[in-house]
Amino acid sequence: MEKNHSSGEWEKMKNEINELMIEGRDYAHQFGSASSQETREHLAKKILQSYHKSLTIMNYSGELDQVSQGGGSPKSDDSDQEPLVIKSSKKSMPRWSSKVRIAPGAGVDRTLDDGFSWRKYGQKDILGAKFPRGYYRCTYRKSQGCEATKQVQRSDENQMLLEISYRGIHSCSQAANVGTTMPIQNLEPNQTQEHGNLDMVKESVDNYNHQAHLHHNLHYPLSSTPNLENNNAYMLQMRDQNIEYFGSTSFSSDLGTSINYNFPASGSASHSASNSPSTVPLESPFESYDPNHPYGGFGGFYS
DNA sequence: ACGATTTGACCCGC
DNA sequence: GCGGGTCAAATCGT
Repeated sequence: MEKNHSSGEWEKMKNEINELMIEGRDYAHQFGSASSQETREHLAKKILQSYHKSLTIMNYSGELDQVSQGGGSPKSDDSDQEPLVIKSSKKSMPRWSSKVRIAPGAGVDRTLDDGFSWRKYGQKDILGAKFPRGYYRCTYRKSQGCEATKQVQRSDENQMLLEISYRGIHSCSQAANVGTTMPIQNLEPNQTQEHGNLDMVKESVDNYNHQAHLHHNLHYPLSSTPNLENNNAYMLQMRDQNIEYFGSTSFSSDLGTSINYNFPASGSASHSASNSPSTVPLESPFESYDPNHPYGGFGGFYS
């Protein structure tokens, strides 16, 4: 039995992530007792930064699996190699989840979307769960081969709580837009829509190291990094007015490791990045709470 | 007419 | 065999 890629490398990542998360937690603590607006802002940045970095690493590791192992399916085929299909096995995809709460007062008809357009492709009753789980994938899966997917499930007890788990990395052009539209409009020339994630991941990691020291007073530290962070759903959610970021995000890799974090976050970001750049407030997968429409979102398929 | 959603069937890993 | 995830035909909405 061997793991996907050098476990030493993974160990390193794991440690790094761990540190980052602890760091984030500390900031979150401070955030709670921070009095001045400035301090809070600063701390918020820090917190996001920690998460961002962690995710970047997670994503990076996910890609690593795919590339170096040409599929990353740990077992079942040891001598069987699919021709150059980087058909990322789901297992090796980066994955994280977060809880989102629908603000009671806010109109439920507002859109909560994480900036991407999703298409629902399935719904399933989950054992022990009161509500069904919705399965979504990126609208551009077919056209652009974007593999990102997510699952949305309403919490048993608290109907105002949604648990969303994301998988895979957005490689669609939308990824470039989301990441930049929302935080701040300072695109860099390198943000072409053509970049594949494999490159982006690495670049991102590198960039991050530079930019971590460079962000000035951008609204969000993440703004400067390309594509990748679009997967940072947690922050995308924070920006929404109707949904409060609930303060719990967990990342997990395939290697049986998972890290959970809870913190008292009060997302207060404002801007407006929705899937449709201009008009139609496309319903979000999360909030259709009609008896008829458990979730909005997308549904779709693939040959 | 076309794209999105619904929903039962199918597939696959445990 | 069971449960979770995906497919794809039918249906719905625009």
